[in-house]
This record gives sequence, C-alpha cells and structure tokens, in this order.
Amino acid sequence: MAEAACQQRGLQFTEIRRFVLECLWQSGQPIRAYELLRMLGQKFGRPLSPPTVYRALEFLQEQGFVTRIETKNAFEPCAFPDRDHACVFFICDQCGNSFEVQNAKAEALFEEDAGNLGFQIDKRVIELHGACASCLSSEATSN
Amino acid sequence: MAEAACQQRGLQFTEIRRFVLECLWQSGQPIRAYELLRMLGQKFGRPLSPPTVYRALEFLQEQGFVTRIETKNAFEPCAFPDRDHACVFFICDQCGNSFEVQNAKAEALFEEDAGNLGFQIDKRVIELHGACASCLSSEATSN
DNA sequence: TTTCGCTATGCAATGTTATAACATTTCGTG
DNA sequence: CACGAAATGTTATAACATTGCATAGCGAAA
Repeated sequence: MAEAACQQRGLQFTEIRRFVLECLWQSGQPIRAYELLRMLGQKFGRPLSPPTVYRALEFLQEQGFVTRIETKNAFEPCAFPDRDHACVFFICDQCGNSFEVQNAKAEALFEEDAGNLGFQIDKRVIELHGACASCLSSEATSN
Repeated sequence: MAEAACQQRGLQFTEIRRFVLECLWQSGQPIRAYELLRMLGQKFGRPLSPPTVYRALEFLQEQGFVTRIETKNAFEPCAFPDRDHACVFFICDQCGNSFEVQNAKAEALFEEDAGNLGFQIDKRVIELHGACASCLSSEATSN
C-alpha cells in the first residue's frame, strides 16, 4: 500500500493517518471530516478533536493520497496519487458514490483557455454531479 | 439590467435581491455570504440574519444570475445567465479575482466520459486556481 | 545520559458557513 | 376588504474549519 511512499519520502505514516486513509478507501464515496472524526473516536475509544482529523487529512492531501470534494465538503482517496492533480470526479447525487477519471484532452483545452487569459493554472477542481448508471437503471425498472 | 427577466417570469426582483446582485457585480471577485450580510446590514442600518442573505442568493442562483464558487464558499454574478450552467472559472489565488469562460469542447469531452460510465450529468463545477496575468506580471517586475 | 529540536498529537476555544423551524409582513388578486 | 402566496424576520443550532498553546515521543548532538 501507499505506506511505502511515505517511508521513501522520510515521512511518518502514523496510526491516525493510516486509519483515515483506510476508512476512505473502504467507503465507495466521499466522507466528511466529522464523520471521520466519529470513526476515529470509535477506533480509539475516546473522542478526538477536529484538528486531529484535519491534520491527518491535510497530510494525506499534501502527499496526493486524498482529494477534497469541494461540492460536498468531503474527502476521497485519490485513485491516481502520482499524477499532478487533474482528476475529474463524477458524483452521483442519489447514492453519493463518486467515480474518478482523468481527461488529458480536457486539461489541454483548459490550458489553452488559460493561455488566452495569460493565466497560470496551479490546481484544478472538476466535479460533475448527476446520476450514476446504477441509480439510473434502478429508476428505470421502478417505473 | 436583469430585472426585466424577473418581470417577464412573474418574479419579484426585491430590494434585497437587487442589492445583493449589485454588490456582486460591483466587486470583481467572489463575495462570501457573511460579507454580503455585513453590506446589507450597512445598507439597511440594522443587522440582518443569515437566512436573509442565503435566501436572496438561492433565488439568484435559481434564476441563473449568480453562481456559487465552491472552492471559496463565495458567490459570483454569472456572465452567461442564459446558458445551462457549464461555466469555467479561473480564480486567482493572489488577488482573488475570477474570470468566467465557456468551453463547449471540454463539455463535449466530459459528456463522452459520462457516456462511458453511463452517467448523466446535471451540474458541472469547474474551478481552476492559479495566478492571473496581472499578478504574474507584477511578480515579474518586482524581481 | 542529558539536552535540544523536530514532528505528531491533545485540547480548548473560537471562527466561519449554512439551515431548520416558526412567526410575521407584504402585496397582488378577486 | 379578505384571502393566499411569496418574502422576510427571528431564534436557534447544525455543520465545517482553524488558531493557539500545551504535551509527548523520538532521534541526533553535546
């Protein structure tokens, strides 16, 4: 697992950080900070305070293991931790699941727009909301 | 101004709604809800409560006059109120200004991805952060 | 071994953003 | 005027996030 990367970078992959990342991977959908906080509280048998979870999330984001979903104030494990973050998220508003994708062509188009504006892009947030395949099909059968 | 659209749709373009929209237009950058709240408080000579401003913003968003900038918890007037919202925002992290753009080709690409996933897109959030032209050039001259 | 410094964590308080729930006012229409 | 719908007022609270400072653990230098 991605623990190796931390070792390699001389960083500590502590129990809290590992647990947060595991929770995120086990869920198929974004988890909110206070939800993670509750999970951590359960795990450790005592209530933890917000900074604990935010610090872990900050670390995991810096290392590229986690992405924040801005439209949900929630967090997702990143499927492509190596790539400079240009991921596209498809988020189902019915079941809450999210699907991560890359789209190099779209990136290029945005770079073009940026060029026209003289703008230098550092960070991309692309979140597309709607209905996923399974929700669409269950809708169809129930009619 | 966009007041006509409301009349046409049989909707009330009230003082609060107008003032909020004016504030947003006058600022070149996204404004946060509580900032608007302060402005409204000044304007009316008494403190207003959060729901007041959130209701106005909700109305303006429904009518397509305003877009929420998810990455800043702030609000922007929409430059293309008629189009089904598929706008791209370039947001400068230095000066805070934002630039709105449309990109039909990128939309088509995302539709393609969506097709592959069987996903039906309802709403797009595309926010690109970085440095704008004027901030970049002032950086350059100061070196 | 002690001391120092670094990193991670604990903890309390507070700041910020957003909504729920219910009361009241405003205003066009019959 | 009376009514209903829409807008606004009011209070409280939920949900999200950060600041600031204290403490613990650990490895390297003294």
